[in-house]
Amino acid sequence: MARPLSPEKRLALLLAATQAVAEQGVLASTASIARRAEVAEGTLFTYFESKDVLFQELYLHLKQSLADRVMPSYPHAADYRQRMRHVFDQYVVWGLNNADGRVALARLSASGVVRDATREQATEPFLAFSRMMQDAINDGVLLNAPIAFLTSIMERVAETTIEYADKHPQDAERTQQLAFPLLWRAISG
Amino acid sequence: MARPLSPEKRLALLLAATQAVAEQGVLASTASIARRAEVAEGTLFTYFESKDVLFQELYLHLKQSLADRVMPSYPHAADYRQRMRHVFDQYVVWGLNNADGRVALARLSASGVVRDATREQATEPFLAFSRMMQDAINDGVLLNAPIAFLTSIMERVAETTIEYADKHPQDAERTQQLAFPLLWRAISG
Amino acid sequence: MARPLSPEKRLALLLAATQAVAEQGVLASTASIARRAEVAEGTLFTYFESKDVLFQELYLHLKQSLADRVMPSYPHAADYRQRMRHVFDQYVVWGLNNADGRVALARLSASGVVRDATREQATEPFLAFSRMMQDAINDGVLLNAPIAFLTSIMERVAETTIEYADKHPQDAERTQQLAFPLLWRAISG
Amino acid sequence: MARPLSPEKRLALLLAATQAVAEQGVLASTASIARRAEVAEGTLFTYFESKDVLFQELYLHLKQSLADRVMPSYPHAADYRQRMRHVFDQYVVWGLNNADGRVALARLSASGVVRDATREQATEPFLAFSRMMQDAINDGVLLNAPIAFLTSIMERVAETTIEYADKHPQDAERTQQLAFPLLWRAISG
DNA sequence: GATGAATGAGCTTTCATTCAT
DNA sequence: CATGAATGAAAGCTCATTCAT
Repeated sequence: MARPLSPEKRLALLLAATQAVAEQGVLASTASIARRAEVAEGTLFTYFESKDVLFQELYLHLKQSLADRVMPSYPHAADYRQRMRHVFDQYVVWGLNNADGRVALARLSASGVVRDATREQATEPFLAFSRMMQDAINDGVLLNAPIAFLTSIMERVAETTIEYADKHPQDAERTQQLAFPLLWRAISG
Repeated sequence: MARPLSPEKRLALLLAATQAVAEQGVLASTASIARRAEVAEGTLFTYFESKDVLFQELYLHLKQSLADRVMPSYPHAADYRQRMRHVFDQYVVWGLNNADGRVALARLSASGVVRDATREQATEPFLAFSRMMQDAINDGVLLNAPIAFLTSIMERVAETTIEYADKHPQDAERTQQLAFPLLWRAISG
Repeated sequence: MARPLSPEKRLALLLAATQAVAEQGVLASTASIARRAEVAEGTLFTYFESKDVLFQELYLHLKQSLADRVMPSYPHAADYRQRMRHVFDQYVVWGLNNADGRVALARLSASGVVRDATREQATEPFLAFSRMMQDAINDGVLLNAPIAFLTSIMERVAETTIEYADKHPQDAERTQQLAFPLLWRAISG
Repeated sequence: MARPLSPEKRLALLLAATQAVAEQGVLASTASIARRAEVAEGTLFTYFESKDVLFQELYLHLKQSLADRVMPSYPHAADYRQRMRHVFDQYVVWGLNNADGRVALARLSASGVVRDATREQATEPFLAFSRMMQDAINDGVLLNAPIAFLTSIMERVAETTIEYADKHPQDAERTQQLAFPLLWRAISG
């Protein structure tokens, strides 16, 4: 994949795609994405080989955006509960601050266009977190359950929290304070 | 009345739509659905006014199918934990026995085509369960949290369980036995 | 063509077709015509072999309806001018009293669906009038021009009068009084 | 600008539409029009937003084509009769030289697809002629009748002349010589 | 490299007509 | 005979992608 001339245009296309997918799902047309990015229809295809490729890269981009919120401040030295809490809280913060990104990610994920290889690749930035999960299971701090299952539970609880807080802003605070203890009771050993 | 609308054909169309949506999401063409149902393209539209209407009715049909598994055997007289366990377990059983239905429901739900009124309507068959949740909160058996939030958590844990069991059959048994206690720890007061 | 069981249904269909064609032209669907006639979709086809046949018969029916207004009271013994005036005036009266019929006839006529044989057949009820035109030309009372041309002029002036009176009701009276003298000056020898 | 919209292609589409509408009326398919214009089906829609828009523009195009025949040579300084004769004669010439255009215009006009605003807009190129009509009425040269009525009469007589000359070529000359005096007797004061 | 006109396959939907009831 | 469900061939229109400019 050649280095495209303008990273700005690439980003503008990914941002436009995020909004378009958040609003219209994967039926959003490449033309509408290009228009939103203020770029010609054909230009989209010099940055992304096809619509499918655009969507794989959009998925990676959104997951990376989440990782960028969660991982740089990851407290490698804190205890398991605090590390988990950090990840959970930052996930929720990211979701509340990136409504389009979160919805786009959910739609993309449920649409069936994201390939397994892409999903795999998207886990990389979260490696430190995965390792922590495995250690916590080994140390008996977390439930002796498949790591993928526990991770999935964490993600789903976070998503539910974000969605609920988004839909019922007056309960947002209370729900956020409830959410992590709820998760921790669920998955701690 | 010449030839009455055939409930079998209607069902065949809903089943075909379930499979098609499970495989291809909402981009599944009406032509492919009709073909799968072994019915002419036009016939689909004598049973469902439009693709949109088909999808609303498919959503209701799938939710009803879930309710039919969960509610008839609902133990109205059992204690809260047992009633909750019943619903959760039956949900999981339904999901494992209806892979297409579950995936179709998830894709439909995330695609944005399901209208709020349809979602609302789909909750009706679960009324006894909703009432139980409210009572359990009032009695302090469940966490003092918004009922919609707790319900959502339950659904997400059930879905995660199904998905995980589906993808890793060798861990299925163990995961299922883990899942309800995990949920109950999470949401009980 | 077998005598259909119910002349009422046949008439109801022709009336419904008149309204439908007046409103939507020849694109009016057979289903909409049947619905308007309060008859099943298939019934239309027991009275008229096809949509095309329905339109041919509708054309004849409307022309006959015009003839029924014009010819029974035709003053065979009056002078040329009076006979012509009678036909012209009754034409206009029919048009003003049968807005749907007039518009349907015009749309049908301009649509290209009416076959020449049908047009030919529709002139029959007006034979006495045609003969009078020919006699008047021979006697030098009318312009020495092809009879079809003069007839066409008469029809177009009548139609223009009707349309104008319909669209500008406040000028209707004045226009009607203007119209026949205008026509007579045009075509008298 | 990549490849500019091609006026030739636009014209080819309008010409193709003219022929198609002349032959088949407004039921002519966009596919058949595109094929006739030797252009892809989708291309039609880059030049005309929809079939409806194509028809509005086709109406304007045909009226403009008529105006282009009639108006550039309009004898502004001649007397009323001569100016009227000019318009009438040129109208007939245009009709005889543009069989498809004339028929298409008539079918379009009678089909009900042409909107009032479009009709209104189409009168613009004939403004000088309209003003002359009004002046002639004021000066008592034309009948004291609504201008729209007189204009309509003129058009109808012209159309009848064209149609008759077209259908009976051997009478064409004679009919054309008859036609204007006939019109002038009809509408002069 | 950027542009957007051109392409044609594919989409949802309509509709004249048939025929089982 | 009346009914209206069933049919499948169009119809109008959209859209990912290509490529001349």
